[in-house]
Amino acid sequence: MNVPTPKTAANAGAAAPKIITRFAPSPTGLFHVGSYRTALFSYLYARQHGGKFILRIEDTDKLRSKPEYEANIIESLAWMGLEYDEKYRQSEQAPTHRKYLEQMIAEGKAYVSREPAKDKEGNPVLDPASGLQKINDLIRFKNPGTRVAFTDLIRGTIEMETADLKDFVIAKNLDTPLFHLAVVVDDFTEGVTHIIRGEDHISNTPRQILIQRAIGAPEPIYAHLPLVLGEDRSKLSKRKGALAVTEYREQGFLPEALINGMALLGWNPGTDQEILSKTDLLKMFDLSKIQKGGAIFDQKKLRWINKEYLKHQPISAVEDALDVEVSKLGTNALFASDHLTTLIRKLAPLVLERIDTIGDIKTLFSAGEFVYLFKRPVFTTETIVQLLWKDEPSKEKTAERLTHTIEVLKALPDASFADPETIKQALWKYAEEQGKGSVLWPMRFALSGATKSPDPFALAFLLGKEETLTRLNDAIILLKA
RNA sequence: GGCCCUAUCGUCUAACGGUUAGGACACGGCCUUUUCAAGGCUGGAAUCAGAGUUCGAUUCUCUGUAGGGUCACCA
Repeated sequence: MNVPTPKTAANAGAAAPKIITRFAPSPTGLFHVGSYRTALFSYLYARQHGGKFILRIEDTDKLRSKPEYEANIIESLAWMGLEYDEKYRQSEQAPTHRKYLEQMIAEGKAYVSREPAKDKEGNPVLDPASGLQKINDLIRFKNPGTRVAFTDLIRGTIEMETADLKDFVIAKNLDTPLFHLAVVVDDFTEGVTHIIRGEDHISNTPRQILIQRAIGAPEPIYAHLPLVLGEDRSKLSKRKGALAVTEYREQGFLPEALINGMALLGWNPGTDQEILSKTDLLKMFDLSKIQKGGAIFDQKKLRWINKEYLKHQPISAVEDALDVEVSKLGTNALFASDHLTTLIRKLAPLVLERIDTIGDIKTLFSAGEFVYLFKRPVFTTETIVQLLWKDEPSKEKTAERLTHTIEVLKALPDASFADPETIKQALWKYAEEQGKGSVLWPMRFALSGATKSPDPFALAFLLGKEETLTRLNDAIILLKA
């Protein structure tokens, strides 16, 4: 068995934990945000009560379970900081499952049933060897057909008639248990006290309770979470745009933001506070205040949350991403490497202003934003026209103003270029006299070659004195040509 | 279709049976501004419908409607 040392000290030295929750995903696909929220709530509940949080990989479906998906679950959980105290793999519990199966058969609570094999669509399966219809021995649960009621922490009492469930199949054979049997036996043997899972399991609960009673297991406390929905209000799935947790990581989302965003789906602290750290959640989370209806996951709000966290991140995160993008620009980059480092450091705060996630930096660069800082803009006959301010279409006048701009900047000591505000002050009076747009627009366009960019003073500050003067000069030459 | 769950702005949600039904995201407008962002101010926007209980229903009850879940030799 695979039982790592408990990673928290929550119950060190204390009596046996009273509350045990579990997260039980099947490794049949990438771990997406819907499952992730279930894990988060189970985790929070266990930690809040000094209990234990168990990860159980439900890999009894040998055909669909893949090791890479299991790895993805573990990787995602680790990235999100949801540390578990114990880990089980359901397939490794087969002897225990067999034991209870045998016991139930011996007690007449289950029986072996010889039936024609069926595939997923319910069509008969042929035996490849004989060509005849294949026959399987299945193990069916002897359904007492009683009415089952259970209490749900979120929904109150739920009652269901179990007779129409018939004698459902609980195992393909003694060594191949199916979902319901495996879940009940594992929750029992692992001592799970609180089952926190998705609403889609509500209708599974009565048959699992039936099995509990048959093997003499106590009934755990249930909490069925509302579903996380796709845009079409149906259960979130991969094909409906559900992203894997690892994909959010690749897009540059922060784990804190994802935790925060997920927690707010179906739950709120009862105050207007929306930015909530894991510590806040541990303090404020309350299972009984969870919403009953499903919730659509709003990507835009997640981006906003991420931005809030990004503001408080060390700026080096932005600088590192800029490094990567700039190095992709290749050999055309204008500056020597030490100047490049300075430029990136100056640029980072400006970039931070216009991104929600670190991944947006890549998007910005792909769209050509900021690229002009590292490569001189190339003017064409069309773009040259844009050097001219809309209220001042005269090339001569514009060239004249640029010339004056150069003179002012040239007169400025190098140190003044360390601050955009100083550059602004130097030019402001002249700009106001001439009409701001007719001075500032050509200057900005000459420096960036773009219709959209930070203001000209910021550009001059970023580029430095020498490069700024070069570009302004180039523009004048162009205008005169 | 049977069974089950759910129902407040476009979205996430708040509101001991008494509120001008509040907030956030998104959206619009204005301000600031040479452009684009950012920022500030501001606007529009909801109790699914119908009965009942009550002096009074978003809130309690019932019915209807709508949406969702589930009905495997998947989990």
